[in-house]
Amino acid sequence: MKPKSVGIRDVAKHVGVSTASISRTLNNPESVSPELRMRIDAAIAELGYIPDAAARALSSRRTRTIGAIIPTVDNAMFARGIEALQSYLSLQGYLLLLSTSGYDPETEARQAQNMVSRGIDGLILRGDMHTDALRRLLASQRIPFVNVGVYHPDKPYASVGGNNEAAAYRACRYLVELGHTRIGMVAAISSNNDRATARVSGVRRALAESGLSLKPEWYIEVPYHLDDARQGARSLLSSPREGWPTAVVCGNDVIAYGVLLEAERRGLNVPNDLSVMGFDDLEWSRHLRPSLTTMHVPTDEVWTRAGEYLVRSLSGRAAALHHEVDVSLVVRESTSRPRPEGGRKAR
Amino acid sequence: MKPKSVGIRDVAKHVGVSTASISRTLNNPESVSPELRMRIDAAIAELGYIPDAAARALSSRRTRTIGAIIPTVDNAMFARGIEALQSYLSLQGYLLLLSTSGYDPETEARQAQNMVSRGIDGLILRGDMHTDALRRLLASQRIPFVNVGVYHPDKPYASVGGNNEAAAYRACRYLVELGHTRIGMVAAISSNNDRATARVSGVRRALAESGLSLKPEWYIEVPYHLDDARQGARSLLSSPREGWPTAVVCGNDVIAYGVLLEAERRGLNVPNDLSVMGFDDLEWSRHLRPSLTTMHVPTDEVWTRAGEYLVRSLSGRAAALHHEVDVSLVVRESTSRPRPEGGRKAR
DNA sequence: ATTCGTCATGTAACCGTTTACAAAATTATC
DNA sequence: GATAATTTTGTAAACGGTTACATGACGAAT
Repeated sequence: MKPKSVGIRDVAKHVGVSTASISRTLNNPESVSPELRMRIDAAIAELGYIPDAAARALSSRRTRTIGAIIPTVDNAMFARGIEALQSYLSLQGYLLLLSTSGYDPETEARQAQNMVSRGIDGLILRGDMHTDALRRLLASQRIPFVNVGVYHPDKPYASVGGNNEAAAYRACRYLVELGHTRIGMVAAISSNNDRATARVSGVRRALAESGLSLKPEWYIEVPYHLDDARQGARSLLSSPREGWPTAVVCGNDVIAYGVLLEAERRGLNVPNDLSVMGFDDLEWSRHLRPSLTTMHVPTDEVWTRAGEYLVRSLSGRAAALHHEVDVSLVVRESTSRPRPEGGRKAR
Repeated sequence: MKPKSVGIRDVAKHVGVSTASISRTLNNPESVSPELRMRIDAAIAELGYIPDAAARALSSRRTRTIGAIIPTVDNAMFARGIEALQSYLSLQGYLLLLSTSGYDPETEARQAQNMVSRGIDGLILRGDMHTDALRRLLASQRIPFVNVGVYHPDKPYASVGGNNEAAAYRACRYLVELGHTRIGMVAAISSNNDRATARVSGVRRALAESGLSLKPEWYIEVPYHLDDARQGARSLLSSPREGWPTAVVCGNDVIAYGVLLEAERRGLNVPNDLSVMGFDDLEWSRHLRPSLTTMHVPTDEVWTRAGEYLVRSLSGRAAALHHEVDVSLVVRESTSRPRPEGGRKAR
């Protein structure tokens, strides 16, 4: 009844050699004579032998699996990053174990625990907000990991990403230079999200530098979904028109899209009545109407680099602990100079 | 130097019992006396013992891991589905091993091979177009699997999804009933994609039923990205205006969005000049302007059910082999009756 | 011809659990 | 109170590879 799937001993018997030779052809082909290697390869193919990774992992203490824990995959940016990471790892002969935390550090730690138990050679985490338990776990198990989406050259553990604070500063600075003085922000929920927090700081710094500040009524935090963003924009624009900002920096492109939709719905002209600045430069951002001015983050590169770092360090090669990627301003149609105040004719 | 992470024997020694009892408290707590269980749990916590899943998998032949292979995660629908699946599995104590095939059956088979070797208890695949090698692999290893996104009650293996052919028929039928006779289609690339193919068939059937047909110059296939879809729409609308269809069915919402964008760019009024029908009902589809008439597919449900099927069958409980989900027509703003021909005034 | 080094291959212990089976302890039955 | 039935715990053999070490074969050096 049970065909008892073929094991390494079956192959060995079939060829008439020891299991060691089979194992060697599999893991270190050069160490076996070409003639024998050929016979073994043939036998493997003939018998349809598939090495059991559990046994392999058990005795070799390596799994060729990389774990990644992201807040959610239902977000164009993460999806893209994971896609890039997955192809890279697959190319390198690694497998990807994926989990989501829903932006909750406790869940993240739990998932990591799971993965560690399951056996991962390295771990990719989003951001740098992790529980102490998680840090201890990684340290005690000596699991290499890398924080993605942040750049913290001062920290003793790896990171790859853009400098969110600086990028947000650039974004806001640009609006200031256009002449805006009434600038608001619709940010992502900042609790447990260091990227969101950094972006807010960047905006604040740019404003402060010009003697401006982020008025509480012009600062609002919303969850990551289109509906929420739209709702947020609605409340931002709920005061009498004189109280509106002339420009808003958004925590990311999805939020910006929500703002755009709501502005349009209210009959506002973007950018003339309201300049909108996004963040991340998602695929569709340049297709919007008006197309979105935003900060371009090279997501693919970030994730691929993260994978690269782990693969390199696992194979004992040197790898830079920190990698900063360029976050660049992409000016499109959703921003412009503010409409001159006081009813003078716009130029 | 090496702290030699604690194993089951350390725990056993610490408590003064055999390893079997430790193993039992872990896997089958009821089979151990409450008093002992308590002491063991305490010891586990105290020593920070984490069971080694590789050893566990090796000796128990189960991994509590489910694999999923999808074409790409960079696609709102898959992303959403994976998100739903991940939370469900996580709740059930399973881990998700994810891979992408890039719509290539060979790659899919290779990835599956990888996963099987790595040890998965069950596998989720997209669609029903798999290589023979893959089918043989699954059969010989007796790995339960389920095809997602299709509904094939006649097949001997599990499937959960909507009936694409019927849904496309509904979609097209609706346009016909509105009075359209000049109907085109911008489909997804149909090679290696049975869902895309089924949708085309459904449209063809609806047309045929009313004595219409899908003119070759009104049928076009495009890849899944916004740019491509837009390019596709462009070529559809490149002929002189008299040669245009008055309505197009799109293979999915992304394509529909591309068509919308291109139509707008050309100054066409949707729906008056051109009705656009989408497919899938992505999150943002109802936010578009005009909002998109489309076929709603309950993605979350599909993927959760798929996971449920596997978890149930793995735990020996009965599970329906096939599950059909409702695909429903959602009428929004992007479709209307065709503008009357011959310059008569539109009502 | 003998000795030595090199390279290819074999031997067998070990990786950290699970689990069939055996043994011991407890409870139920008469 | 003795015996049977039942529950709890222990013993030790897998599970399927890897790899340190041993062995043997062969050619080079003396």
